[in-house]
Amino acid sequence: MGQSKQRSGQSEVLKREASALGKSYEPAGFEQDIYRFWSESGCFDSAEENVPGQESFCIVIPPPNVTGVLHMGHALTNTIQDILVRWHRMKGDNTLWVPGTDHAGIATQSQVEKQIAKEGKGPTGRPLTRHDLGREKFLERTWQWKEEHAHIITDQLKRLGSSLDWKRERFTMDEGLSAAVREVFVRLHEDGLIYRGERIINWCPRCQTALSDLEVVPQDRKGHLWHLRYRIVEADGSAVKNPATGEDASLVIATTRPETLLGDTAVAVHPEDERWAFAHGKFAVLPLLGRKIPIITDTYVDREFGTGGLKVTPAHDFNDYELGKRHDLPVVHVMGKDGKITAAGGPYAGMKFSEAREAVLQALKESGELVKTEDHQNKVGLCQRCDQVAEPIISKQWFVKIEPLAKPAIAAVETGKIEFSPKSWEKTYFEWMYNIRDWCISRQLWWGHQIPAWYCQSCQETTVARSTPEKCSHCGGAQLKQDEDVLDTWFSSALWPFSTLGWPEKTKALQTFYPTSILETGFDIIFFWVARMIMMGMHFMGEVPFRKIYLHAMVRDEKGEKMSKSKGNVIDPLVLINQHGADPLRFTLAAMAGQGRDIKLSVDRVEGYRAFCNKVWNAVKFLHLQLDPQSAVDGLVPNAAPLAEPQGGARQWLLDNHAKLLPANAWILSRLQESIATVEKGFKNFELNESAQALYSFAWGEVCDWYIEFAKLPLRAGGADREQTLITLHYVLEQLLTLMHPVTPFVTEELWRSLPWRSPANTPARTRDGKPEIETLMFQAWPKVDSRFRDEKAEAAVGGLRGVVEALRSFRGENSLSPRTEFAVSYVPQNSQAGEFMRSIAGDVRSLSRITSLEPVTGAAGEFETVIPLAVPAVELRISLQGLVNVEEEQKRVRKEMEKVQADLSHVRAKLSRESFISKAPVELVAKERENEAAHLAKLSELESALTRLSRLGGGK
RNA sequence: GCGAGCGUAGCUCAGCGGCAGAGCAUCGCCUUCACACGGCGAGGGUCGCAGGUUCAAUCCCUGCCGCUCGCACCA
Repeated sequence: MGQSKQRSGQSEVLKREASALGKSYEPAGFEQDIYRFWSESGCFDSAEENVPGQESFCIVIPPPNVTGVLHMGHALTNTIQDILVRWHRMKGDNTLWVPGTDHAGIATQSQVEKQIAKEGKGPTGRPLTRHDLGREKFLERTWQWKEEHAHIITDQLKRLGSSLDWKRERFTMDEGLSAAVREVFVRLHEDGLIYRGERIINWCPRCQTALSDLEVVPQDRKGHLWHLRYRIVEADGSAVKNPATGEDASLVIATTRPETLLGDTAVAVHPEDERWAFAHGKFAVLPLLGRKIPIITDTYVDREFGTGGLKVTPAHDFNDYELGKRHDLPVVHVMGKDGKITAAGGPYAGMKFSEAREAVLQALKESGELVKTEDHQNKVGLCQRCDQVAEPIISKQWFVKIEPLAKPAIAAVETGKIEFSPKSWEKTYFEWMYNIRDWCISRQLWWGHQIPAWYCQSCQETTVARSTPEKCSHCGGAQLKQDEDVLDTWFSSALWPFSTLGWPEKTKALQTFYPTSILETGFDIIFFWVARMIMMGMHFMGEVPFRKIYLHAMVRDEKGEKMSKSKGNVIDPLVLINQHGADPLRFTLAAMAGQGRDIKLSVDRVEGYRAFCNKVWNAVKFLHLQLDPQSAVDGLVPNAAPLAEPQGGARQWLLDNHAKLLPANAWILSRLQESIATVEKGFKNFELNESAQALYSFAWGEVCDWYIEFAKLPLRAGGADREQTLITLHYVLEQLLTLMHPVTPFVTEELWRSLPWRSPANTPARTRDGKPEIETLMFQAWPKVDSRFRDEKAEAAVGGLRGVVEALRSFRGENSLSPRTEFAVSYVPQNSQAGEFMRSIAGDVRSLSRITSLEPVTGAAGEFETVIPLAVPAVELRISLQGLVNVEEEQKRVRKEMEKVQADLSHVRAKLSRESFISKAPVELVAKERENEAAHLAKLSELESALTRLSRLGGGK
């Protein structure tokens, strides 16, 4: 909190000036200012046309519900997209990330309905409904609601750092997109791909609307299986004898929905079922109602189930509907749209479905026609939106004839014009597309795109048009009434990749950005959205809507459970952003974005990456302390002149002077190349977790843990060593910030601004259209691997140095020696190279390990000496224990090490003792194992002699 | 039933043919001059089970077992 006060003059920081970084990473103090700066400077803008040689990169956002609030799923998808977008922008592509929101038909409408219900009572004393207001008033209210709430989700996207081109923000019901919707509807209708018809559809009695197959979610329920007896009779009603028993025949049929028997119009058996062969062509008597219905045969019937008989209710079951069509059965509607039994249900008319079930069962029990009741696990379809049981009913609706649209969409994926990642989802896609059914697109709602179809009051014909027609296209009548229904929300989202770019106008944006580059979304909407965009894109643009589909995993809570309000396990991204900053959250999501697995998010992880941001913050602060003589701390060169930026930039200077560089400087530059390669590869292959890991281990494990420590010595030494080290440090940190920027844009921008020698940006985006230059890390050139900085020798040298330092630290740790305890170390080189090397690193080792001296010795070890044998470099370190450590502790350490060496040795020997290994494994490998064996043996003997000496000493104590 | 994915350290996950890795958690030592949102060290895994291929298998193949998610469905 104190931090924000300290940074109150934040806008000043935007200017180039000597910076004073705060004590630690406090994201609340700068994130929002930085976003505003980017946004106001036009950093997110795309250009309508590419400059020559430039590529375009485009992603359309999966539009969140306009009245929604940001949840972890949004945070994940938008973090991933923003990373890709920022990366491409830095690479110099003309980059467009299209923002926008979805009107979300049912969801939004029901929120407004709830609000209205709270406001008062209707004429009959019940809460107000939309019908009390009327369509026009209700829509006004909903638009108002939309205006009031739309900014919430977009503001939250901004808090995340999303670099969306807000000038291109769209809404599925804005004027342009609505025109696109009408255009598509009319054209599909003209093509015969949209029709209106009476079909069996899913109906939600609560939402009072038709639903598509996808909007009904099957759920396992514990239910019952009721066995009902249907008597078998002749056409004239006389009883039929069962030849097997000689008694009056009847058929026992199992059902999970007894109330549907009111609508039964047949009983079916399998044609080859011997048991019922005698019943073919006879009739069954419907229990309770006494209606006589035919017994039909169909291979659909499962002979194994129950007694092999099936009741057929064509009006209220999808399979029965098909069966009914095949056998030309009458259709009896008994379940009404209002959730109540219709007049056709006789005595049960007017009852709710659930009441009717109880009443029917009671009556069956009384009449003796209920033979048996069993427990049964069955599935019911729930309305995706309200969780109420949705019922199949027959109703007149608009449909998209989907097969002709599906074919090119299947081909697009088969031929590789669109690639799924992970690829395994393609199978899921094909599975659904090959068995696709016509899409019911009409919804009995008010909030949405009203269907552009008008019915003539005089000739009853339908006129479909782009704008309200004056007269009927069939009879010329002027009495027209528009269809009251609206379209499925997904109908407009299906057009999103081209409607947002201005279609049906032939815009420059379409030319530049369609097909879009990547679609990033959740696998849960492959059918709802992805497949439909492909179909519409292929049909209307003649081209795929995107080249790659990147599907991320589901974000769950730390226990792996789905986050939901009712469970109370929702982690709010905004809370995390406020507490820890957007960057740590983004880094967490990127690090966990490995594919094919659920993401179990834990707050611990976010805290860990906050620490990471703080670590990088302090690394940059370290640089400032070195650069600024005023803040020179103890140990720095006193009165060192401020260093000027090297001519031609740090990079060129380092290339020119590469041969003169200290091993540590050459080493970190070499490691930087490796990191650039790994980060780049991760972004390219959608393995953001690889990139994140590479950034983390390079920044913390190499730059902070080792390089900065190495650097302290030459920085203190002053002169040319100090100069080259400062230049290296500055260069490496700037490159690191640049590499990190797509993942953690805020903290990197804040830190980058503070650098005194910022490189000039050189992406085309920066200077395009004669815009003033904007100084931001966003437009820095993306780092490229430069093989001239690769330096195996330096890497080997630092590896050796680290080996020595780590061995000494381990010795210290195992013996619980305080860092303040200093002691002398000597070494015995196994060869002249090792001796040479040890001499070269002696200074570094002394400074990093806090030892008094590191000198070569020859001859046998003295009686107080313990040894630490090292393979790389090939030396034996010797330390006199006199007055230093507890001998028993050291004995323990030596024994432990011997055990380890012994284990390794026997492992190697087991390998080498197999003739097959010697003869078949690669020669180099065999040679390496032989070397290992020798090295292990040598180590062992050194340790053994040390142990002997120690036990003599130990005996004395 | 069909399809997909997953079972690796206490937890979350990476690795996917040559002696098991990270972060967090745990235990020691340290407030040392960028950082205690820190440093150093240590402990901890027959890589779900059983076969097979291979000189060599956590990694490839087959079969089980367990968990998760799609799709279809027994009315």
